[in-house]
Parts: sequence; structure tokens; C-alpha cells
Amino acid sequence: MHYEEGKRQFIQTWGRLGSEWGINRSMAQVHALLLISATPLSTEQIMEELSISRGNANMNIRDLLDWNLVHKELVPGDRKEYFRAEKDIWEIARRIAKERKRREIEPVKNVLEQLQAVEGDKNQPDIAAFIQMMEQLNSFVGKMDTSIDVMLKADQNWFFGTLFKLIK
Amino acid sequence: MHYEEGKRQFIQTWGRLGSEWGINRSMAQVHALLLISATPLSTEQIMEELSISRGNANMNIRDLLDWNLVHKELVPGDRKEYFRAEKDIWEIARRIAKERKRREIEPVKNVLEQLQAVEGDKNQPDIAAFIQMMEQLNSFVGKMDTSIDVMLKADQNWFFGTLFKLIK
DNA sequence: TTGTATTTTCAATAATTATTGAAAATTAAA
DNA sequence: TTTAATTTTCAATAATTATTGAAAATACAA
Repeated sequence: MHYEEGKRQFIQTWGRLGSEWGINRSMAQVHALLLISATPLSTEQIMEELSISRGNANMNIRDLLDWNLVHKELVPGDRKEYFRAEKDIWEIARRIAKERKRREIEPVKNVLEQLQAVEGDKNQPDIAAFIQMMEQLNSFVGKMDTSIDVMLKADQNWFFGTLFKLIK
Repeated sequence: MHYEEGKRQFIQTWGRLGSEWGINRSMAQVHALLLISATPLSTEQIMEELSISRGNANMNIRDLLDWNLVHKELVPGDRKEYFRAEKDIWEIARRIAKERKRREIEPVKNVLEQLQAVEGDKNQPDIAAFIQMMEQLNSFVGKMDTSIDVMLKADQNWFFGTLFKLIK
């Protein structure tokens, strides 16, 4: 396979993976494009490469900046903004984990804590089952949360290395 | 908060979490309902509780069966099918991980392996950057894949216990 | 078998989510 | 300042995804 075809396929694969995991396809494609670019790209270049509109490009670049996956880069003598992606995969994984934890897991955790304490007759099987499930979920989500904290503080090789010792 | 309100909130929270992670909201809500039910439920009961159509209920129950998160239960003397969810959270997490690995990660892994070997002049910075990124991604996705394998074979307490030792 | 309950399918429709494109706002050079 | 380049916003529209509901298929009891 030639590079051009590989590039096309990578962008579309990354986009599909993103949408399977609840991430806007264009955002994932902009990310893919920046991931494999040797140089920072302008909004124009991104629009051009992906055949998307200025509004779409702009909005998704902003989102990638919010996720800390991309940063602005100044090119001396050029008024345009350029964008470059973080290239270290472990760092990317940590930033995604950090944001999903903050945006999606913590809010659920807060709700579950409330729900553990519902009022009602615990002799009713449905109420007992509900409370038991909330307790189990609280415990599990708490452990997931701590696991992410472990990951956020860890070095890649150490993290995987220690994990893999489990299997032996 | 009373049980009825808690139940409503749990179903909607689980549904929202699902859709943030690329899972159909109704499917997540059917799952939530079954997770907290002390007894297996029929399609009719699910339709009623969630105010959804028969087609929708049926399709999402099938999907949950495909994900191995729910199984059929026979009620003697009743022709209807009843459904009960797996209640052990660690087991649920493993089954979800197993399916997402099979459906989403393995295909990406296969594509990335191809892409690592694109043809082109490696003195061109973009081509060099592309290949380098594919190598990094392959290595990372391989480790993620192995991590899931570790999880699939592990016991919950052992898994988290060992992980948490990392932080101390 | 035949009739009835139950499940499945799927075309039509609705709801949601993403995208466009042009106007408004902002920025910075002249 | 004024002007022009650039970025942002957002209402309109398009694309995608989910849902309905009724007909078809299936399963089962009589």
C-alpha cells in the first residue's frame, strides 16, 4: 500500500473508531490528520485535506484544544494559527482518560452515591435489589476512578509492565 | 430520595452514560432496568416501564443477548420469554471489554498492522512521521489488547489490588 | 393439522447529531 | 484610527441514527 492510500485509510479508521466510542467523527479525523503530520497545520489545510467546512474545522479544533490533545503553534511572520497534536500515545491516552473521567465518570459517581441511599421498604425485593446494585456500582466505579488515577501518575512501561506480571 | 425516583434517575443516568460511550440509549436503559430488577422481565414489562415500542424493545434485548449481558429465562407455564441481566459488575465489565475488543479493537489492530508497512520515500518528513506514528500505535494497541486479556482472566480483587499497589 | 400467542423484521418516520456557510466578531498590520 | 485577514458563531440544513408499528414469520398448544 502506498503512503497516500495509507493516510486516507488511517484517517477513516481513526474516525470510525472515534464514533464507535462516542467521539464526533470529524473531530477524530482532524486528530488523525494532525497525528501523522510532520508539521503543524492551519485551519485551511485541515479543511482542504478532509474536505470539511471552515465552521466544522474550527469547532473540532477547539474541541481538540479543550481535550488537550492539540495545541496552537505560532509560525513567525504568519498571522494564521497553526495546530500540532501531542504525539506521545501514552500521553494522549492519559489526557483522554483524564477528560472522560472528569466529564463522564465523576458525574455518574455523584449520582450513584445519591442513589445508594434511596428510601423505601428494604423487604421489597426490587428495593433491596436496587440498593444492592447501587452499592456494587459505587464500589466498582470508585475502583475504576482510582485506576485512572494510577494511570495518570504512572509511566507507560511501568504501568503495562506491572499489569503484565499479573498474567504470568 | 424515594426508590421510584431513584429508579427513574438510575435508568436515565445509565442511558446517558451509554450514549456518551457510543451505546444506544435504549439499549443502555433496558440494561439498567434489568440490572435493578429482582425478577426477570418480559418484553411487555420492559416496553411498559420504559415507554418504548415492541420493535425497539425486541431489538435492544437481542443486542444485549449478543453482548452476553442478558440471558433468557423460562417461566414455567408461561409462553413468553423473560430476560434477566448478569448482576456481577466485574463479570459485566469483562463481557463488555471482551466484546469491544473483538468488535472494535481487533479490526483497528489489523488495519494498523497493514499501515505500518506503507511504501514511500522515508526521507519525506510526512512519510517518516506516518510510519513512526503507526509503529507507536501498533505497540500501544498491542499492549491495550494484552491488558484486556489480563483483565479477562483475572479476579476482580486481585486485578484492582495489584493495580493499586502501583500508586503507593 | 389449525388457530393463537409471541417474536421478529423492516419500511416509514421521528429524533438527534453533525455540518455548512455566511455574517459577526476579533485581531493585528498599516 | 482604518483596513484586511482571520476566527468564531449559529441558524439553517443535511446526514445519521433511533424508533415506531404493523405485517410477516415463528412457535406452540389444542
